[in-house]
Amino acid sequence: MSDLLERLRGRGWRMTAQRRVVAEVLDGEHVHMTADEVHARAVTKLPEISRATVYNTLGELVTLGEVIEVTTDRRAKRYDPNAHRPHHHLVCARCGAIRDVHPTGNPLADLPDAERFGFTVSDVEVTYRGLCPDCAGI
Amino acid sequence: MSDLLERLRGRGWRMTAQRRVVAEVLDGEHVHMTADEVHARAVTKLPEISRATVYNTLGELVTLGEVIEVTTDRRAKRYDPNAHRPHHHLVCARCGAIRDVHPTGNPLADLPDAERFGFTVSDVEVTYRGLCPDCAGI
DNA sequence: TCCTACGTTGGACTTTGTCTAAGTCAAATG
DNA sequence: CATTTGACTTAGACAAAGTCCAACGTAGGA
Ligand SMILES: [Mn+2]
Ligand SMILES: [Mn+2]
Ligand SMILES: [Zn+2]
Ligand SMILES: [Zn+2]
Repeated sequence: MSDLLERLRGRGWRMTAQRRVVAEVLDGEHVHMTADEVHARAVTKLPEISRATVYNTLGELVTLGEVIEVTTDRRAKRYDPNAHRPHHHLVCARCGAIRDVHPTGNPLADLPDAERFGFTVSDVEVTYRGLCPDCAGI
Repeated sequence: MSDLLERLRGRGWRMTAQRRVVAEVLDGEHVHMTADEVHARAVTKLPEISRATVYNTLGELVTLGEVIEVTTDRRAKRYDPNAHRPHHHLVCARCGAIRDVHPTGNPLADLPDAERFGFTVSDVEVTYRGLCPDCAGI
C-alpha cells in the first residue's frame, strides 16, 4: 500500500492531500470500511475533505486494482485494501463483522461446462455466513 | 409454489388479493425479479396494489422460506422463488442476466477450521461472474 | 351481520451513491 | 520564481432502493 502513491503518479495522476489521506486511511488487516467510514477517518486528518472526493478516490483505487469492492449485504459497499492475495469473506449475520478467509479448492473448477450456459466465467465470489464468537454466545 | 397459499393459511395468515397476486407473479424458472419488477407485474393483475405491500409480502415470503433474497450487485435485491433446491448464481457482468447453477463440491467443506475464527458457519453463497453468450459476442 | 385486529396504502423519510457547476491548485513550462 | 492550465475538489442537488407511519379497509370469527 505504501508505494501506491508512486503507482498513482506513474499513471500521471496528480498527487493531492486528499488522495494521500484516503490511501493512508485504507491500511491494515481485515479492513473493510464503507465509504462513509473512510470519510469519517479521513476528516480527522484533513477536515475539509468532501464525501464526493472520497467516493472519487475510492473508485480510482478500485480501477487501479489497489482496492477491491466487497458487497456482503444490501447496505453500503465496503472497500478492501487487501487486493494482493485472492481471498473470500466470512461475515457475521448479526453484527456484520468481516474476516478474510482462504478456502481450499477452486470453486471455478467446480462449475461444469454444462452449468455455464455459454457464459465466459471469469470470476467467483464466495461469502460464508454465520455467527462470530461474540454473537454466537448471546 | 401453488401450495404456498395453503402454507400461508396454515400459519394463520389472512389471505388477501394482494398476497395472492404477489405469489402468482413469483413463479417460473430462473426468475430473479427486483421488488419493483414484482410490483410492476402485480399491478397488471391488481392495479391498486402498493409498493409497500409488495415489500411487506416479499419479506414475509422470505421469512417463511418460500423465497430467497439474492444480492448479486449493489442495486436492488432480487427475489428467487426457487427456494427448494439449493443453488448458486451465474451473473453477466454486462447485462445482469442471472442463471441458477449447481456446482459440484461443497464450499463449506473447503473452509478449514483454522479459517473459521470461531465463527459458527451456517451458509455459503457463491456468485460466478462473467459474460453471457450475447454480451461476449459484442 | 357486526367487530376488530390485521393488512394495505400513500407519502414522508433514510441511506447510499452519483452528478454538476464553480472554485482551487499541482506541476509543467519558461 | 511566476504563469498557466486542465485535472481535482467541493457543496449541494438529485436519484434509487427501501423503511416507516398513521389512517383507512377488510377477512374471517363471533
Ligand atoms: Mn477482504
Ligand atoms: Mn436462483
Ligand atoms: Zn457478530
Ligand atoms: Zn449479458
